Amino acid sequence: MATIKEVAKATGVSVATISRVLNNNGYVSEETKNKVIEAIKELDYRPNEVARSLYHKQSKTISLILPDITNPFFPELARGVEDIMNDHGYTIFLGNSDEKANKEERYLDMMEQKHVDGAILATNTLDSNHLKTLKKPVVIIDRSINSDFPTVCSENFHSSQDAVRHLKEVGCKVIAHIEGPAHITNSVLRKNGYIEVVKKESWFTDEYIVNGHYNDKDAYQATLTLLKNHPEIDGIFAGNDLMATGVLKAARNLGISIPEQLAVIGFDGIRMSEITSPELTTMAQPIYKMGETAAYMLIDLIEQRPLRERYYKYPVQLIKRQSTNVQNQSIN
Amino acid sequence: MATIKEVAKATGVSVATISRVLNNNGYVSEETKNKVIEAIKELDYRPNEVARSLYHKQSKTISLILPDITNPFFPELARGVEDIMNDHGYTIFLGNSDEKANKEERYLDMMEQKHVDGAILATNTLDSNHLKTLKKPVVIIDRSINSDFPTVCSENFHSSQDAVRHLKEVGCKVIAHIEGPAHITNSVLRKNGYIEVVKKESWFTDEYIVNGHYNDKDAYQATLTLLKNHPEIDGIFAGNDLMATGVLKAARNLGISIPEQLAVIGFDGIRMSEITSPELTTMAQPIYKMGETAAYMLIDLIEQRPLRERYYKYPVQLIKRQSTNVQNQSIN
DNA sequence: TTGAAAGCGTTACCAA
DNA sequence: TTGGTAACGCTTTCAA
Repeated sequence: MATIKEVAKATGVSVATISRVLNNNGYVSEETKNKVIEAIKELDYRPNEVARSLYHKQSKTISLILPDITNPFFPELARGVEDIMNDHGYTIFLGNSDEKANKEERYLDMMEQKHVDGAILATNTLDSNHLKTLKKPVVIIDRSINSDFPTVCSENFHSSQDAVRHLKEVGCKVIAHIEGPAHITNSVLRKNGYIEVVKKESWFTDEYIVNGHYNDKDAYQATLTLLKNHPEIDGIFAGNDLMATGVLKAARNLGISIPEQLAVIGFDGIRMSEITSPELTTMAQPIYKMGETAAYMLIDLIEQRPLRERYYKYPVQLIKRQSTNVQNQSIN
Repeated sequence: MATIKEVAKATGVSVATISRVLNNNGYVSEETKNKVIEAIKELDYRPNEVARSLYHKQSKTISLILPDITNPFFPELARGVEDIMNDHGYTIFLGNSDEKANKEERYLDMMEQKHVDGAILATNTLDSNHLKTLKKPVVIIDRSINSDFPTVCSENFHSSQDAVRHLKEVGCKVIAHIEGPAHITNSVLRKNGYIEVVKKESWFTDEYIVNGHYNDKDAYQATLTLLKNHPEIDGIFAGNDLMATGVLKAARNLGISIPEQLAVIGFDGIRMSEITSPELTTMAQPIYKMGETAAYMLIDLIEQRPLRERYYKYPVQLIKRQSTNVQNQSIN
């Protein structure tokens, strides 16, 4: 790859001049400008971004740290981030943290060393003090650690109440909850939303809450046990769609028909919720849009523009599908 | 962030010495070494990777260019790549090409400018000449453009024959195929595998091949029309699992029971195939492993070690599940 | 065993 | 309107 020096030599001008036409600043005559452009084409010269980064101490690069790209929630989010970042000339480093603090720290270290301009984190195992030592802007997505950081999330607590109420509306009498990990804030909020609605019911006991760790396999096992012990359950609110698919599978294996004997609602609105059978009713977050918003915020932060909002909490939409489409549903 | 100069000043030695202890080469006395290490800790110094890259002309960074991370095949692949790369100290740039040549080219340009050490591409819209002008190593994954490039893929042609034969074994008499895009090599190979097995059948006409463009929605529509026009079809081989879910949905909406009236087999072995209802029989590629292998190859290439193999073609495994589990199945 | 200095490819300041 | 040059933070060669 040609360097600026070679272009200078080819044109017979100094590197300073080349730099000027490259960056379109400073005076340079039409004539030499044309010569330079010519030479650049001729040599297929493109500036070395590494050298530029060294000088400017910024790299047009951001980090996106997710728990696990393999979890179907995250690709949609990542795509939202990537599309916007790409439009604005940024490239993105991808890292999977597996919710492990040491992996997150490694990525954060890396990002400092590689002079990444900022980061979008979907994580909350890191303590916010460590994060504050970073001098680069950070946007938290999907989870909220701390109101000190710009954040994009959605309404978990109230939406979960809506989910449970929907189950009631379609006639469910005894509603269970498959909860996610206790260390993830949105998981706790969803559980609390559930509890808020059912806590005064005479039937309620916390045996109706079991842990599915936000994945389908654990949710499947947990549901199997739950339904065997509690045949009276006729509605389940799963903390995310992935776990809801586990619920669907468990019910099927137990010969329980959905939605007739058991109505099921998930949370997230991942695409997969459309392809299950029966199709899954879910509380849909605007996943792609959340990615986009986080990207826009981070760009504003990096480019030192004031933020319109520091905290986005998106509404969540109930999407009614077959898994709660009970025949004798109360009018609604 | 502290620089090497500040460490030098704090220790009272020259930057050259600091560099020596950092890289563990050249002579340096135990005593000064300890002092330096002390100071590094004190100042929380970590070398600036950008400066290092500028000198070494390599960056411990690779690009991973995929059609679309949102397609459930790719996250598993990406995860395989990322895990290995991460273990070896590389960070990865992620890019979605949407199968568009101009997007791919942009990423490739970017990678040259940012001095990326190499790339893993899941793409074939790029002509190989452009790729050859890159002086950085490239590994092709999932698709094979050209035998000039190191490649990781799986056995598409013969496995597709196996898929169709499986359908025959479970008693299907008239088998259709939902094909993928004509410009994707593995899609064509899968179709050809199907044709190879059925071309001599008296019933065969190419009306039994319809295009689902490797996505569920198009496959859904295509299957709807197909089954309406051809009620005699009792087996479908879908070119990938995503399209197979579309087939499942179409059959369900037409009141066709699976597998009794229609047996369905997919291709890929993505996780989603386990959660459909009925569960999907599929030809499973070792997706994660393919990602790992591509990563290992690229690292060898970058670090100038000879490649054990330049071309990996992994076997594909038939996973029998409910969607082809016909009762009166011939013994097998 | 250590230090000085050139060089990696840019940019931007100051002079001309 | 242009050029020379220091600087960005590091590595490595050469000399001491």
